[in-house]
Amino acid sequence: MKNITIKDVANKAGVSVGSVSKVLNNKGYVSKETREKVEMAIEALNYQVNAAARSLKASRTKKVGMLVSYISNPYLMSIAKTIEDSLRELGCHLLLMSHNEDEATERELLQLIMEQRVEALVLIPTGGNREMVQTVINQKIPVLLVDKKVEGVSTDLIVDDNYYGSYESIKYLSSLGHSRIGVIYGVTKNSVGKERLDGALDAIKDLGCSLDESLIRPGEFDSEKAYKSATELLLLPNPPTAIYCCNNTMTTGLIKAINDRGIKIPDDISIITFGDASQWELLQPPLTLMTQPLKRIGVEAAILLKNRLIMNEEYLPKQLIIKPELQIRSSCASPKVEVRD
Amino acid sequence: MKNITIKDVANKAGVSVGSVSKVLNNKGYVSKETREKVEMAIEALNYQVNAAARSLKASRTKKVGMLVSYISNPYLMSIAKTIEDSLRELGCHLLLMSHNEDEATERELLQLIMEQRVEALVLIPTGGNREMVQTVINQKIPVLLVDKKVEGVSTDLIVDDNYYGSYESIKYLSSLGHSRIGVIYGVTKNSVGKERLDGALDAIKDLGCSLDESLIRPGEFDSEKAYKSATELLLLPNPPTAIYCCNNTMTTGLIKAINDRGIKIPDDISIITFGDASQWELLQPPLTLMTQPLKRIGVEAAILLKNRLIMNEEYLPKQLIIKPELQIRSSCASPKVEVRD
DNA sequence: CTGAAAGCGCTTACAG
DNA sequence: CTGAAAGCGCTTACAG
Repeated sequence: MKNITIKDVANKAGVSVGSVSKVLNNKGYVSKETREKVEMAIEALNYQVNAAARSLKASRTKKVGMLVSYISNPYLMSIAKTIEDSLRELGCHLLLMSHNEDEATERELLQLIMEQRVEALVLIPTGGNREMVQTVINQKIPVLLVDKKVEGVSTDLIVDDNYYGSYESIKYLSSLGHSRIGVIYGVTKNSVGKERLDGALDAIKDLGCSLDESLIRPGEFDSEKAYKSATELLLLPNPPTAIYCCNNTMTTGLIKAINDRGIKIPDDISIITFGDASQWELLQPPLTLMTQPLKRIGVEAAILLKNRLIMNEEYLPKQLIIKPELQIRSSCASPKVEVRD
Repeated sequence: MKNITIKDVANKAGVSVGSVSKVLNNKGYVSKETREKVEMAIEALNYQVNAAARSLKASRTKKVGMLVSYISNPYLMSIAKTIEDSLRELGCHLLLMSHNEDEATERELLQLIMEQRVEALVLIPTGGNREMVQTVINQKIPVLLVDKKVEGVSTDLIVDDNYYGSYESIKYLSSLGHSRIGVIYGVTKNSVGKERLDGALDAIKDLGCSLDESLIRPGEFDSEKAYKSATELLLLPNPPTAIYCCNNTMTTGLIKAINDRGIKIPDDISIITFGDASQWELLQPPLTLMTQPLKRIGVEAAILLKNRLIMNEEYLPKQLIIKPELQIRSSCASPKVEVRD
């Protein structure tokens, strides 16, 4: 049982393959009569064009690659969704894959993406594989970096202003009167993790908060590691009156740690987190946080892509650094007791 | 600036394209010397094979399609991730798209998927488009339905036992002494929504709970609709002592409604939900629920796909109906007051 | 308006 | 072990 080809359709309809191609693509002159014969033949044979053959000839694949860290990350998928919808309007579709923050996997998939001749690539990079990313760009494939930079690569970019978001988070806590502020930070060899930590540290210094190093603990962007660090913070002889947590995954661990010890937010401790997640609104009290404007990032990404795809414009990288906004809910209050440094 | 082709590599290396193809595919005899020359030329020219041309000739695309309802649904993406990882081992990759529960979009994308000549399709269907789904199967593309059936189509299938899960949820509430049980149900023209409602209704009848129809309210698998229905339930002159909510999205609305009215779980009302979500564990109290065994569904799906892909076995549809399990946490208690029916 | 023909970039027998 | 040639299923000028 071989595949039905355009030739079979042509035979059945009693016309040339050229004519079939024309009705398939709605292009060039075809008589109404021919068109009808062809359409009937297509129907009768249940013919489907072969996308590979088509794009080989037309050298347009109508595919856009998107390579993310984790396919199960709702933050990224919300961006992916906006992009997918926008691409659909352009008649393109998404080739979506994930590298799970593994550089070898990322390299392999970048290779695959080039082989697939995607017309553009949206990349949430591991941060490594600089040369490979540059190779993609050299192939004249527009690359849009989202969420994270790749050091030394100049291309379209949309990222949060991580430093700013962290700085403002600490500033807010400080404005409520906190000076012993705990920080649970992420992976610092990652630009996102580093910028968020730096922002927090600088704010702590600038605003005259406690410089006690035992207040600054690693969570590695991992829920369980954060649980451990959070527990350590809570057990400190002189514990912090507020904790700033650098991302959602870690905040899950933090909340568990607080719940497990029966500590009350915000009476016993104030909490602020970097990143939106629907569940933070459901907690009692709902969490105060530094938002990532997902909708905006998705929309901006879609616009950028569309421009690259349609306009085929000369390559002047656009860099968008989006400031997160403080969303005040009820997980922060002024500290009850004055605490010595 | 045209693309580099196998011909360019052959010229540069001073060999035939046939030989280049052999080293590319590690297949057939090539002398070490030739191989080296070719590899150097590939390197020098930065050559990437053209996947379209390759699959046109080899008539193997190494692509598996996955069409889901929502790309941003963590439940589905967790399944997608397991499948993607497993596919990678087979040298295949995922073409992931979403139809947003819109039948026209689903039809369009099924068309696209056939054109792409995927080697298999994982489909979370809208439930409609029966003929189109059948067409895909007729093209000898193995189709695996996940989460939901398509009436009248016989193919591989992995679904939750929705009826059972609902029935057991009510049974659990009844065993705690509840007899006025509220139900917030989903879209009933959808098999999942219908089965869950039926299971709950039958259990209510079988176990002698209140048949008061005002206790059974629609949420349409939507958070805000569920919020409205939940509020109505809570405001009833004789409100339910427990509520069973048929999916996570609606549970979000339910929890908000309960929080907004300052009602305490489980003291004032018991809550049970169908479906896992990491956030339910973080609530105070953590929610009791009927689990969907995501890992298991993902793994089973991956196994099924692998068999279809590798074995190319004769088409005997496998149907897996997976029983969810009750996960007891702290959101259910016995009713405080005896309530008249 | 229609058909014959070239060619997209590969792979695969087949001769040598 | 190597190369020349056919052909995968399309699209696109080009003649007619």
